[in-house]
Amino acid sequence: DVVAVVGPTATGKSDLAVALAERLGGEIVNADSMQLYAGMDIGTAKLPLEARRSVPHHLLDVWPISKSAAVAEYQQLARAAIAEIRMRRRVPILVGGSGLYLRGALDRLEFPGESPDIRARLYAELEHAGAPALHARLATLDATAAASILPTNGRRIVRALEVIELTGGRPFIATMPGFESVYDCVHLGLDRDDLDERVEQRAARMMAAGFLDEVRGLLPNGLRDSPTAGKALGYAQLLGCLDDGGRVVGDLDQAVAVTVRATRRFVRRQRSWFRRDPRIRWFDAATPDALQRLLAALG
RNA sequence: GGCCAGGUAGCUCAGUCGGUAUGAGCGACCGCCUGAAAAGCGGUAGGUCGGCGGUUCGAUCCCGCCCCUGGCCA
Repeated sequence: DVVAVVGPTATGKSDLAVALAERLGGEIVNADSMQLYAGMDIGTAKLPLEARRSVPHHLLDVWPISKSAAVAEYQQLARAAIAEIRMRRRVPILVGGSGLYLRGALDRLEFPGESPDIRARLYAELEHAGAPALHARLATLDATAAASILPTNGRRIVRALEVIELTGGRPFIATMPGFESVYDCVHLGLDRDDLDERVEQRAARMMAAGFLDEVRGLLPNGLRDSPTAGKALGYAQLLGCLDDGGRVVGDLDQAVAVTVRATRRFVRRQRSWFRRDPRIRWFDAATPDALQRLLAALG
């Protein structure tokens, strides 16, 4: 009763999902961490309004640029949206390439709380003491967690220490659980073997569509200092070419080339994430009858 | 045509005062991921050190010739 359309970026998930929704009487729930942000349209390849047709889309543009993204919050939003859609007797269709977000929404995952204060303190410590030192401390508090987190991965070490402190010393679960869904869910995976070319073409199209102006327009909103949004593919690179007044001070062509490379690497990471999920049924998005085959798979 | 600089990993370059290249960054490939996930992190594979000859116990390193690239001069 829930459909998930997943896969790496630039496969054409969004368009196919709209077509699917029209056939199924479905509504789309965004599962792309960056499309959650308002104002980031061109660079996140958000589907333009006309392409959404009459299909309702949820969880697009719900966060301000300045906000730090958070899976746990997304989990609540997504589950609320799914509940709402089902109440209307419609089919929720989750669409996106953010693996952890998808799992947060659909699977039996519980995220421990967070504390900005504790975290800030730990990051300060990470800064001057170094990751191995924090890892050594983690090992004394939670040997299991320490064993599965590399001593070089400062970010995850900090998170583990944060959770342990927050929960009064309870262990941090550092390994992902098995694939246990909360819903009766069909996972449809889309991929295609021409993604490298498509990523390059899409980057050029984004630039032609005014990506630079979009980034420039977000400068007053604090894009440069935003913890998550400013790190998005393309945005980070273009930010590097602009001064605070929006003047171009860097090599745009090079920024685009770097973005393309980084996006390809991202595709590899997405594939390696989704590859492990045995529930996903894979489809080649490049064939003309892709929609038919997706529908057939849904019975 | 002459002079100079350079030819080392797929790319950009370190380096070896002559003793089997601990090469680096980026890229590629593989993998990890529980509140920043378009983030963060790990592993692996790549080199007849431009070619031929000489000197030497031994040359990527010294010498000679040749080829290629860039610059300057004619």
